[in-house]
Amino acid sequence: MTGKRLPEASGERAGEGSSNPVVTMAEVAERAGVSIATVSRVLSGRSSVAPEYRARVSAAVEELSYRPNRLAQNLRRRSADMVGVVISDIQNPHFSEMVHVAEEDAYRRGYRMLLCNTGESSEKQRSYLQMLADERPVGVIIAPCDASSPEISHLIDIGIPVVAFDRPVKDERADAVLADNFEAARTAVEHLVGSGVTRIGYMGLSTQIETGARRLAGYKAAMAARGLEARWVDGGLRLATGYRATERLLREWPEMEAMVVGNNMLTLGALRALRAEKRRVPEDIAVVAFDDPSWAELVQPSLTTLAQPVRAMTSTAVRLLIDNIEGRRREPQRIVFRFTLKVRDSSSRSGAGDRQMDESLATW
Amino acid sequence: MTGKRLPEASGERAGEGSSNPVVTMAEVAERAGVSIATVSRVLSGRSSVAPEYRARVSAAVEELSYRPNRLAQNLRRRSADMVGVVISDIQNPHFSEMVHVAEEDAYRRGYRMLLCNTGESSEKQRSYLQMLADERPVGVIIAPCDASSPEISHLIDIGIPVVAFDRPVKDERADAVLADNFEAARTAVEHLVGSGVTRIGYMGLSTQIETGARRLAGYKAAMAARGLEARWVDGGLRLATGYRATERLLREWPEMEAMVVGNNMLTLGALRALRAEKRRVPEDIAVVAFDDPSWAELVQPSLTTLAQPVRAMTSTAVRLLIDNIEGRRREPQRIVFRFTLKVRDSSSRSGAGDRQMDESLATW
DNA sequence: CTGAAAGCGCTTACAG
DNA sequence: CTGAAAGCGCTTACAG
Repeated sequence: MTGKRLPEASGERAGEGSSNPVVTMAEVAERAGVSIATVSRVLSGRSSVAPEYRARVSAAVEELSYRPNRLAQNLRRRSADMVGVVISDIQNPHFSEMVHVAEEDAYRRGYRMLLCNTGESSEKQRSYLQMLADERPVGVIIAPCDASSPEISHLIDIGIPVVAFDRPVKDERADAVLADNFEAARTAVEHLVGSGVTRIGYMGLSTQIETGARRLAGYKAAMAARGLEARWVDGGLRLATGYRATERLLREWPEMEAMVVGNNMLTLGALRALRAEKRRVPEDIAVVAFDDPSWAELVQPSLTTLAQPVRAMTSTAVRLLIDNIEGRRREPQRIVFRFTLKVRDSSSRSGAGDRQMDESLATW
Repeated sequence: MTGKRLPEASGERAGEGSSNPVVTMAEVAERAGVSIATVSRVLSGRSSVAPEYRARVSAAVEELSYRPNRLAQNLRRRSADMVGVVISDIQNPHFSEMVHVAEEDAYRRGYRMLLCNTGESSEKQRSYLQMLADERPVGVIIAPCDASSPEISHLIDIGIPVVAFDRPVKDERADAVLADNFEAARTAVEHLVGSGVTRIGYMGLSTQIETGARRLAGYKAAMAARGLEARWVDGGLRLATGYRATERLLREWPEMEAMVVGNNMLTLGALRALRAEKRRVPEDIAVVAFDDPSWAELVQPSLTTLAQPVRAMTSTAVRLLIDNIEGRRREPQRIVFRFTLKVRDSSSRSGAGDRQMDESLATW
C-alpha cells in the first residue's frame, strides 16, 4: 500500500433526515453481525443459513431499506437481468402489441426489457445486435429484417439465447415462433373465391421481408391451385408505398374484383387509394387484409382481416427464451401459429350493403 | 492467500477456430505492452496518451476485436448507459410514436432504452420506479399516472434526473415537456362554435389523469366564456369505456350537436357508439378528437383532430435529459407545446356531405 | 505521460 | 452452516 487515498465520494448523504440513499451489503452485514457472504446467501436464498442468522439479516435489510446493487450483481453474474427485444417498427400495431406483451411477461418473471427498433435497416440491426452482445441481456427476441446477419450467431456463441419472432433466422440454434403466412394468404384467396370473385390481386408487403415473401408465395400457390391468374405488386412497407402500389395495380388490372393486402400499414394506403380512385368496397373491389388493428372494425365498411395470435405468439417466445435461460434447455424449437380469418363487410360482395345498412346509416 | 482456487470458468473458448469470445482489457494491455490503465485511457479518450502508446493500443484492440465489458463499466461508473422510459400504454399510438422517437434519439447519443409500461396503474408505476432506482439508468422520462409517487423524488435524490412527459410530476426538480391541453380543448370548442353549433358535449379522458383533467377544464372554461352549457362524461381510458360513455352522453343529452373527444382510443369507442345509435357525422353530431392517429384521415368522414407535436416533444425531453446527464445542468425547465387543429370533414356541419361526395363515393 | 493499486458491490469456491 | 478472500473487468486518484 503506497499512498493514502480518499474514499471516492463514499455514500454522500442526501442531506435530508432520510437515511443514507446508498446502503451496501457490508453495512447490512455489520448491522446484522454476520459476514457479507451470509447476507448474500440469505438474499439469494440459494444456500441454507441458520434461522437465527437469517432473521437477523432480514431485520437489518428491513431497517436499512437495503436494496442490492444490480450493477454489481450484473458484473458478478456476467449478465444483465434484461431481455433484448429487436423489432422493426414500434409504430406498427402488430409490434406494439408484441412489445406490450413481451414487456409484461418479462417483467413478471423478473426481467426488464431493452427495446431496439431497427426500422427495417440491416445496418441498424447489426449495430443493435453488436450493442446487445455488449450489454449482455439474458436473452434476445428478434423479428429480423436480415435473417443471416452474423451478429445473431455471435450472440448465441457467447451464450445469449435467441428466439426469432415472426420471421426465422438462419442460425439453427435459435428457437422460432412464427405464423403460417403462406397458409393465411391461401385462406384469404379461398374466402374470396368462395364469395364469388376470381380476379383477385395481391398488394403485398415487401418481399425483402420473409413475412412478405411467404404471403406472396401463399397467394400465388392458392391462385395457381384454382387455375386463376395471379397478379400482384410489391407495396413496400409503409402507407405511402402501399398507396402507390395500389394505384399501380388498379391501373394495370382495371378488371380486378378483389384484393388481398399484405399488412395493416399498407391497408391504410390501399384504402385511401381505392377511395381516391372511386372504387367502392366491397361492391367494386372486395378486400381482405393481413393484421387486425383496432380500427379494422371502424372503417366503413368494416374490414375482413387475417388476425395473428400476437399475444400467444409473444408469450410463447418469452417462455421459450426463459426456459432456455433458466436451464430448462432443449432442442431448438420452431412453433408455428395459425391466423384467424375475421370475416367482416369488406369482403362480402353480396349483401354487404344491406348488412351495413342494417347496422348503421349510409355514412356511418 | 489460503487455498488454491480454480479460475472460475475463465474465458471458455468457443471451440471453433474463432478467437476467444471474451477478450479482456488485461489481454489488450499485454499485447500492446502497456498497463491496463493506459488501455483504459486510450479507449476513454479522456486523458492524453503518447502517440506511440495510443497506436499500439489501438492496434491491439483491433487485432483482438476487443470490446469493453459494459457490465464492468457500469459498476465502476455506478450507472448503466440507459435511459428509462415509463409510459402508460405502448399500444396507444401517441406513446408508440413517443417511444419510437425516444429510442432513436437516445440511441444516437449512445444510450439504450429500458421500456416500462405501467398500464395506468399506480402500483405498477411504483414498482417500475423502484426497479429503475436499482438499475441506475442515466435518466428517466416518465408520463406519470401518479404525479406524486415518492419514488419519483427518490430517483432524483439518488442523482437520476427525471423529465416528465405529457403530464407534470409533483417534484419540482424534474423537467417537464407538456402540451397545452387546456388551450387545445378551448380551440376545439371555438372551432365548433365557429362552424355554427352550440350544444357541444365533451366525452373525456379519465380526469384521474392530469391530461384528462386539463382537457376537461379547457372545455368547461371555453363553454363558460361563450355562455354555453357544458355537459360532459368521463370516458375512462379505453375503447370500451369510451363507447359506453358516449352512449350515456347521447341518452342524457339527445339534443347534442357536437362532441369533443378526449383521446384517440376513446374516439374509436365514440365513433362506434355514434354509428350504433345511428347518428350521422357530421350532420347530426360534429366531432373533434384529441390525437391524430394514422387512421384519422381514413375513417368516413375524415376526422378533425387536435394533433400534438409528439416528435418535437420527445426530442426535447431526450435533450433535456441528456443535457442534465452530461453536466449542462440548469434550472428545472418546463416546456409547453401547442396542439395543431387539423380540420377535416367530421366537424364541418355545412357542406361536409358535398365535399365528401366530391372526393369519394357514398360508401368510401 | 505512465503504472501499480485501490475500489465499484457483489457472489461463490474453499476451508473450517 | 459460516467467514475470509478472490475475483468479476473496469476507472481513476496517486505517485512518479
